[in-house]
Amino acid sequence: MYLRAFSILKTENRDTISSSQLAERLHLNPPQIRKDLSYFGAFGTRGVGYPVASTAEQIRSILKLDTPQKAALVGAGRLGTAVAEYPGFKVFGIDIVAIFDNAADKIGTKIGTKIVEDVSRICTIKGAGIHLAILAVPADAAQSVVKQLADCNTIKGILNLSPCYLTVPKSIKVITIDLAMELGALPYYM
Amino acid sequence: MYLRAFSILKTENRDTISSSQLAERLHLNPPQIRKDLSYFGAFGTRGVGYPVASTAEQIRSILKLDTPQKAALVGAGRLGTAVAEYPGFKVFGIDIVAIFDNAADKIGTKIGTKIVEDVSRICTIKGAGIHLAILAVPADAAQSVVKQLADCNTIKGILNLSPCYLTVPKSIKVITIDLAMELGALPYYM
DNA sequence: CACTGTGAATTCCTTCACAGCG
DNA sequence: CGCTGTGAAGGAATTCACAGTG
Repeated sequence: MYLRAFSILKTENRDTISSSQLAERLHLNPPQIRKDLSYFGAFGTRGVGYPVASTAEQIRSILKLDTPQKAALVGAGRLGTAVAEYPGFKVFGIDIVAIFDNAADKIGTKIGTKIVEDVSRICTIKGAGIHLAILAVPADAAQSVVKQLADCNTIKGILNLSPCYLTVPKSIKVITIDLAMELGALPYYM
Repeated sequence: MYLRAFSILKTENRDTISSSQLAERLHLNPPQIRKDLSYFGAFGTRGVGYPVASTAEQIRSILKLDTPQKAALVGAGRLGTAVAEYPGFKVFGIDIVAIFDNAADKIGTKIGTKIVEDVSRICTIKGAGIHLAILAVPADAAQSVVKQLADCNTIKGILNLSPCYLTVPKSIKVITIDLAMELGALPYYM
């Protein structure tokens, strides 16, 4: 969240920002921001605030996003296609370099510049330096794809867009986003 | 999260589930589940567990999802289209009944059974009993769309899929999902 | 007997207040 | 003087342990 905020500030050519100014943007309070940033080190200048450019770079390096990360996308349905073409990953230095699907009519087609490959060829990511995967497959296929990804022994993080809980080896970190669930939470607040 | 879990259990024809069994599925621990559910009332039977069907219905009613909710989608790009056709909202009783965009080449086209309308006609949701909106527009357009939605005075919840912070009247609850940010968090854990 | 429901204990996170520094 | 960095205080969430019950 902070990396995105500081990246945006950079495009606005801001030199510095104080915790209270940043708090207003992020809808947080100033001490929270100072605490958070201080956990990772002392980035700010007293009396001035946080230097935008260097803080962005420091956070980027802490998050291991200073070297570009390659990701594999599994699932070339509507959601997968949207994700493949989504420009927002660039800010975080993440590149989707391979796309897999199991539907015969999708394999071989192009999404942007990438060709959709057969999901059975998933192990080809082994030598490609890909440690991230995005899952955009139906819920009932998710666990079996995870198994295949885990068997490659190179995937260390999975962004799961299916509404299901995955069982993975401890060496893999999973983040699940269930769009419907998030939307479903809203009526409670109304 | 619990509603989804109990809904799935229902499709599996399970009659009851204990907190420890549910904990295993959700990767939580049993006391957490009992605490959470007990905040909303006493659903379980001692010695047996939670009755799947009735607990599902109780949670559904607490979340205000027992009466079907209508939602408007703004943005008919790739992500918007994927969301419009996403079947997962059904479990939560949410229906996307209107789609808006500002691109002339999209207005009038059909996505599924719905016709994409001009975003300037957004106020037509007023009489339609729509209190939810999903934002799938570029970040730089998000705030102005929010303004239009707020001016309708009927929207009470927004699911924002753009990577930006929105300023809204206090009467509107916003949940923001930034796919890139979530993916960007993974390398830190690897 | 197995499992829920819940006060109490613990742990974690947030907020505060102010010392310290450019 | 203004704003960061941080120990201390306060508040919230999680975990524990066990009483209570079908």
